[in-house]
Amino acid sequence: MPRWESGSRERLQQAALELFETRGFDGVTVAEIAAAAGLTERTFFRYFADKREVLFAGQDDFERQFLTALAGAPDGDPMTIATAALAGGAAFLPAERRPWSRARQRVVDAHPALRERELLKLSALAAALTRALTERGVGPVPAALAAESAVTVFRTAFAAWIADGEERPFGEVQAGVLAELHSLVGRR
Amino acid sequence: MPRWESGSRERLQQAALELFETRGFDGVTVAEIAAAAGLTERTFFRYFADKREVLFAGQDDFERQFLTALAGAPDGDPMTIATAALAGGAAFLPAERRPWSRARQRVVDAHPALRERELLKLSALAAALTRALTERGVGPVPAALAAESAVTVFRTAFAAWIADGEERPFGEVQAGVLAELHSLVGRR
DNA sequence: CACTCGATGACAGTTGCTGACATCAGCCTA
DNA sequence: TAGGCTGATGTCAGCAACTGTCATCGAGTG
Repeated sequence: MPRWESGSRERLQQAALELFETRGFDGVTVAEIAAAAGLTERTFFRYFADKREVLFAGQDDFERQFLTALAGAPDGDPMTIATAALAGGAAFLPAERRPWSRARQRVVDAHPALRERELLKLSALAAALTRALTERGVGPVPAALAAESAVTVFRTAFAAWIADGEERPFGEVQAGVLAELHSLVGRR
Repeated sequence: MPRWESGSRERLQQAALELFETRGFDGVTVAEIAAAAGLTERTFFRYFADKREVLFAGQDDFERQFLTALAGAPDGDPMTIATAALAGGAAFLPAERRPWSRARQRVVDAHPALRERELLKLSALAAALTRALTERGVGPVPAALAAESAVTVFRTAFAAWIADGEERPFGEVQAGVLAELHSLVGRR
């Protein structure tokens, strides 16, 4: 019999999301989240660097999906390689996850501090993609542009996928957004 | 004779930047910044919503420059309109400002909390451009893509303009980055 | 059985940030 | 010119986020 229930991290995450949904990010203290998970405030901070981070864990896996997809892409022009990474991200967003994503995003959108953190995570993803591209011999500016554009497509597609009434799977939405980007920027 | 020296806001900003440069963002307390400006901590928070914000004031003027440039652009495809906004931003970055921009960016890049705030500001800019485009009749997805792409060009150009050894004026750097984006994404 | 290890608790301390109220120079007005 | 108003600032108390440090204790290990 373990001295403590296992899965502390997951319990903290779930408790935090539920509390934030009902009372808002500012209306909940870390001590309350910890108590709801049967732990203390100090333990919360052993799992998460700060209060916001509890909503953004698992980002590493996410980033890795993009990177492995990119690594598996054949050589070609930078934008095509970056586009290949997008397919990896789609695996993270099956249809079952859409309701959860909607709920979570409502919480994030409701507080600038959480939007900040989300932007930082996406920026880190773009930086990782940029690095991977430069390591394949792409120049720094084209690498940055291709990576940022790919992340923009992902972000825009995610927003559309989350929107009320949208029913298509994520990959399909994302493909549509990507096509729009090409037709928009392709024009001279 | 005024009871207090005028320009409290500017004094706070300058004191903060100098202290952050030498001792790092975490190594300086708000009380110290205020004291260096001859004020109290409480007054600091009357000028700036939080400790980070002292480095990001004047963002409104910045955004307005982009928006007025966009408003003055003739109708056309969304990316061309968004591109016109970029010219407005360039006015904010004359050659004299480059050393200051370099110093400031070193401070911002050195701390994730400051990078977060910078990303939030750029995101707000993209949102404003998106709104302006939709108000001109552009659909939501194309508007978002064009606005985000324009901001990406600006951000990438800024990084290049700041880089060691770069001597060209901002507008020239930005034009080059924009051309690269077109050639990258334009390919099918 | 003693020993170590890892997850947790307990506790004190710093700092960011806020609300409430006081102060005081300069201006306006009667 | 007295008196009141205003706006910028100071003072103080307090909460909550976050950190360092040490204690606790169940579980595996030899």
